[in-house]
Amino acid sequence: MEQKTTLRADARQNRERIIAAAEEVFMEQGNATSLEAVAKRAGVGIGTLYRRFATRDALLAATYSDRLLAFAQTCREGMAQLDAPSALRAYLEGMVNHINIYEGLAASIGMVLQSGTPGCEAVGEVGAQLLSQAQQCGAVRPDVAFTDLVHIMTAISLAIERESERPARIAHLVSIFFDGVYSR
Amino acid sequence: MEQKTTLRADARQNRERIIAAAEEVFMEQGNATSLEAVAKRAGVGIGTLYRRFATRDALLAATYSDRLLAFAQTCREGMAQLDAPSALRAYLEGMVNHINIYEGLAASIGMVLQSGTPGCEAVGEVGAQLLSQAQQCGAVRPDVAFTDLVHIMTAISLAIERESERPARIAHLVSIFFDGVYSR
DNA sequence: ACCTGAACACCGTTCAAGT
DNA sequence: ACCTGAACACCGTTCAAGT
Repeated sequence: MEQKTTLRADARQNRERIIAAAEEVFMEQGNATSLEAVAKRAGVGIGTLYRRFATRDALLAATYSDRLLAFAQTCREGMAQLDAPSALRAYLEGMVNHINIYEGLAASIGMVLQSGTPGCEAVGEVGAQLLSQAQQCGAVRPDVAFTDLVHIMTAISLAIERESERPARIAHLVSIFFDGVYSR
Repeated sequence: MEQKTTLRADARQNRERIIAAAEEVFMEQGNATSLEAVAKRAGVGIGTLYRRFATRDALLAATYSDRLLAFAQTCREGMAQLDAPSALRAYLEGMVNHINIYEGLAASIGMVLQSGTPGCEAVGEVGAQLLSQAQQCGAVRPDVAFTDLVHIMTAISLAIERESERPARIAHLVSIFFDGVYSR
């Protein structure tokens, strides 16, 4: 996902147009739309789209990157005043809540979160840091890895994709995840 | 998913052939195979397959039903001697472990578990019963519903689909789910 | 270097004709 | 009632020709 600086000016512009078009089309029609539609909206040939983004996932990851960057920024700003475990929980809930803006994103979110996109790197750093803090202060089990969090986020996003009252369900599942199913 | 008894003998046989063929093909090539391939293996026209199973999910649910029936039976036999919370945990782990025999099943397992298939009914009953028992003896939070379990099973199955060392990860995620992320 | 879009391949789905 | 498979529609992907 590295930015080739050798990219010719027109090529770079096409790349940005494709991402902008993809953003629009994914918002309207979800991740199941034809890539043809994205190319048409961007005003480029379908071949150009394939040249820039070898797979559908690559395009999705690139398109979603900006949103992840923004969320990572929000986290850094807003979570300083929370205690470590609350911040971690807020992070998880926030991530899952953000994942459903494109219909069908959830199915690819695991891939997206490993794509190496700037936004993906950013949320990864923030998440790992929040987890580590919560563990250092003794609140969270030491055998929980960041990949577990990714799994759980993927998991919850996918599981509640077609449910109604999503935020409530997300909060509930996150609560189960944090507190366990056992009575206290 | 009701069994029409008015089904003509040859039609019924075709139905069974299609299911048997689907079982084979799904095992070999996963849930992404063309339905054409299933029809060919079954020795019927593609139109016949569509007549019996209006959607891909319907075929998948029907094909998977037998396995779910068998698992429900195993549960009823083997879990009598476990205490209620352990039985519930074993049920969850068992389900998730069974879900990955067809590649790509996990993505549809939510749908499959709501298809009304005999096997689906069976595992639903067993699961609801185990949950209720674990709650009655005070071990499990009363605000956990059976649909939460379905979500979590879906969730874990999907999340670890392409991971290595699946059983270990499943056990770990189930453990997190039961015990929570907090240190004890 | 990069772009275009016609061409090819593949799959899902329907439906007229046949038994 | 049911089956068949050709026909249609749609999408992904490649690549020869063009700038």
